[in-house]
Amino acid sequence: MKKTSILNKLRSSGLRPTKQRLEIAKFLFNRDKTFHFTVESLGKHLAKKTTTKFALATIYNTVHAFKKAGHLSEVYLRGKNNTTYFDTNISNHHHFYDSETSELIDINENEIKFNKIPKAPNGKTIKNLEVIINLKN
Amino acid sequence: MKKTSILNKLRSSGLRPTKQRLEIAKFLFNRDKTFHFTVESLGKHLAKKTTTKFALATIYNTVHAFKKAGHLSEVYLRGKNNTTYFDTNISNHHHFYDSETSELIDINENEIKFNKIPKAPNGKTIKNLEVIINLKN
DNA sequence: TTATAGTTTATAATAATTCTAAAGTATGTC
DNA sequence: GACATACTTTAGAATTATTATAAACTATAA
Repeated sequence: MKKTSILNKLRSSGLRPTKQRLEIAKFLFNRDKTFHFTVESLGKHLAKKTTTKFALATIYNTVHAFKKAGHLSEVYLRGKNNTTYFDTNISNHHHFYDSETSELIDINENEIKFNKIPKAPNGKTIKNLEVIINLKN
Repeated sequence: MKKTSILNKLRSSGLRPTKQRLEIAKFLFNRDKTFHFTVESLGKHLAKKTTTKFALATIYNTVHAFKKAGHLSEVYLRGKNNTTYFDTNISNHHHFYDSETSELIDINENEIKFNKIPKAPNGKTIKNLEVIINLKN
């Protein structure tokens, strides 16, 4: 993804392209494979890869802004550590979770097919459906 | 579930039947339907229903002991609030999650059937598979 | 270039959870 | 039943993830 592309991505979501957001966006979106991270791990990576300074609050703000803008998805999963995972893959998909390594692996939506799904309770609708396959060795 | 049954349940898991554990066990397991709770909500319920005093740490300890002994399962889900849910239903099953009300609803294992499941990555095995169906209004 | 609204930052505040050390209690043994 | 011992509970401190705050900074549009 090119710089202009990232700029547009930010602008189109109403996010001003600040130095920090550009660095974070470059880091998150300039990659081929999807990327799973926690705010903490993202902070560490950024500290290593860039010379820009990032307050932790900025990373939280930016990640949440990206999530709100639909550029990141949150993985509803609670691992060993008590942190929230984010995912640069925003298409509908599922996950393997390896609790040994705290590692998430994407599963394409079409890798899982359902034969039977219950209908939502009274007055509710299904927003989405998330499968987590826990792994062991 | 009778008192002796709960006593046995504790003993068989190597847990000494203390006053606190008995109260907690009675509260959790003397019911027909499965029960979903957080440590906080459990603490509040206990405070209302009993005259016994419970330190928060005791509730954490006891709930984790029950989980370890296989009498409770943990629902790996992160709601609005940042808390962990536990479930008195320890059979394999799935959940609806209503983020409006932070409410969990059990789905029997046989309510969901799969046509296709990916195979686990190199050297890993599938431990279990958890479906969360998020609801909206 | 300037005013404004949006951002970053350091720090404080909150909230869930775990740790700790002391006081209390269940249990097997005599 | 009384004792010693190992396991528990407790209150409060400590830790950790996250959010709030208020002041300094910056992108942007006129």
